[in-house]
Amino acid sequence: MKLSTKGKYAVYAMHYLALKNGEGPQALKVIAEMGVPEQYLEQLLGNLRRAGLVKTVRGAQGGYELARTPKEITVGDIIEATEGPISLSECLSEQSPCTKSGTCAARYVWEKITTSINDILQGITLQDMLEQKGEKCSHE
Amino acid sequence: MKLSTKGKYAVYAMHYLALKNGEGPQALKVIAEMGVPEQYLEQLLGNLRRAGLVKTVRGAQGGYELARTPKEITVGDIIEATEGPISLSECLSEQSPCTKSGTCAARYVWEKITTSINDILQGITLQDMLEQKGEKCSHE
DNA sequence: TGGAAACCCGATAAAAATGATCGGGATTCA
DNA sequence: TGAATCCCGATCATTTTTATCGGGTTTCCA
Repeated sequence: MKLSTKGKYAVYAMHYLALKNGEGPQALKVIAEMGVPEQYLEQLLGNLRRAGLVKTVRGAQGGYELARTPKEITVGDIIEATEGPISLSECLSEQSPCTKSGTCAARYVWEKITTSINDILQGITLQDMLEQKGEKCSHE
Repeated sequence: MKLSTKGKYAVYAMHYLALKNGEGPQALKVIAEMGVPEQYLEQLLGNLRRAGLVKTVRGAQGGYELARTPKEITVGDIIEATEGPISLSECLSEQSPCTKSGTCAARYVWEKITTSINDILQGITLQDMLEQKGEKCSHE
């Protein structure tokens, strides 16, 4: 079970935009300097735009900027926009129901897990990430 | 972001074994009746065995049974055994650290998410699933 | 004691998802 | 007008997931 780099890239990009919030549009080229293939990131930013999380300014001196304040954008929003809704299996959505013994109990647990994960992701905003900034980098 | 069917199959199979706990080994053929390709499930059960979650009886009349009580086996155990540890990106484990601005704040959030998800998965046991059994099936 | 029932296992194939690239188009600023 | 920049569908490459194959070993039991 893993979050693909797609989500990671998108969160990084959004965090960057949050840092630069209010400073006008940021060009793709600049955002991609964190180490993402430009054209790949472009796709992801397209998803984020269509989800209403960023807005764009086209033409020279154009770029991307947050469509809402950092407080109003959650990690869950970002991941859902780029990776699609979190879902753990098909049985959740549509499937001839409960024909097999025990299946339904498993399904219940599935739903609980899905909900819990969503709650976590929805509970972290870009603002939270900005406030994290001051802390020591535990890597060094 | 999704939990692959691998994990789903494994949880279903373990739930089945929990239902049959104490009734002797259950044959692969029977477990697979819930709708999983037998040989695929066999691989998964192999992982579960190597992780110490099930034990097997070989030979005729053999099969699989839980290696511990349902209370001592969590959904997290099962998923980790079949899908490997939950990890959201590489930066978590090893990577030249924090060279890009903002990266580290994102990393912190990443770790928090990973930890939270693990907590949820570790918080649900097979016993919990068994006790769920009585509830109405919301599918119908 | 032999055969059937059952698990074990490495290899490989097929399918799907992910990651990345391409090439051209549209918009806007200076 | 031309450079900067976003837009977008298509396609390719890689990796992961899912599934199958073919043979092996162990054990029961008649």
